[in-house]
Amino acid sequence: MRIGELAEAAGTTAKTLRFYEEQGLLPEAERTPSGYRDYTPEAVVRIDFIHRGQAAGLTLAQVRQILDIRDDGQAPCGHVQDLLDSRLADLDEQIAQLVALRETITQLRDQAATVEPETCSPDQVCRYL
Amino acid sequence: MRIGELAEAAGTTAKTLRFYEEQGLLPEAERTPSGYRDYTPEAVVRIDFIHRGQAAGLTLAQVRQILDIRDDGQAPCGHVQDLLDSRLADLDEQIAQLVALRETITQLRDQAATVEPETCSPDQVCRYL
DNA sequence: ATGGACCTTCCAGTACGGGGGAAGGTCAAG
DNA sequence: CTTGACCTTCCCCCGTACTGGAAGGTCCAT
Repeated sequence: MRIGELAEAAGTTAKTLRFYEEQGLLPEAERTPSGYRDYTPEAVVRIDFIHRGQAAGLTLAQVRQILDIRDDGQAPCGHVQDLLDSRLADLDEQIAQLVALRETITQLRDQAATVEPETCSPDQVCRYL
Repeated sequence: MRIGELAEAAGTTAKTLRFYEEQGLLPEAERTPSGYRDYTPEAVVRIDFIHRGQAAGLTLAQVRQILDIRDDGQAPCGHVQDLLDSRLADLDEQIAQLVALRETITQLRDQAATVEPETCSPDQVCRYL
């Protein structure tokens, strides 16, 4: 199948598939005599996997690591666990930071809502920040 | 004071200050006869404000909006309130998404932790994803 | 043979907040 | 008078995951 068909079957664009190939996520495709990329239908499975990895918050570089291990004939289970664990730790930290930021902003906004604007002194930029 | 001194006093780098000037966050500095930027110590106040804005999760473009209003002689209070409100709404959505993602990943990792790696079939990339 | 839909490569740009480094000018100390 | 630290402008680079577009080749139907 041609790149456009594959893209539609996998729910993405031809442009993105060329990008994935360039990034090493897809193997270099076979070519027809005229130079068109020629894919087997199984390529959809790999692209779906990439999408699932992204849905799990992995970067393309991380998905590629898993794919490389698998392409090497090994089971990437251990590495996948590590990646998920570290993603989880990052996520916890990220969430904590956002919650703290939320707290800070809530306070700032509450101040901004109660103080009279007229009392702002002209020599500072903004009393709320 | 020269740009390096100001940078150190404000806890940033000369490079960043030139960048801020270019982005309109700092007014164009006075120059010495030889072309060096020459700042008054009050410049630190403005840079601190920029840092507080960033700490509140505002982008430099948003901080610049506030600064522009203030530089225009007005009190930016209303605009600051709007910015904080909208930042708060974004934050809530962002947190909700991360929490949902955390849930997904937790489930994936729990599966990855309980299944025997040996039972992975070689025809799929990874059974956990 | 011609039109349109598809494909190819390559180059550039998006948003964000800077950083790196070159080529050259300036200033103060020794 | 030279050395070293600082300054100037300039342009390109980082990561992330693409997207847009130009210039040209191919395939199929009419």
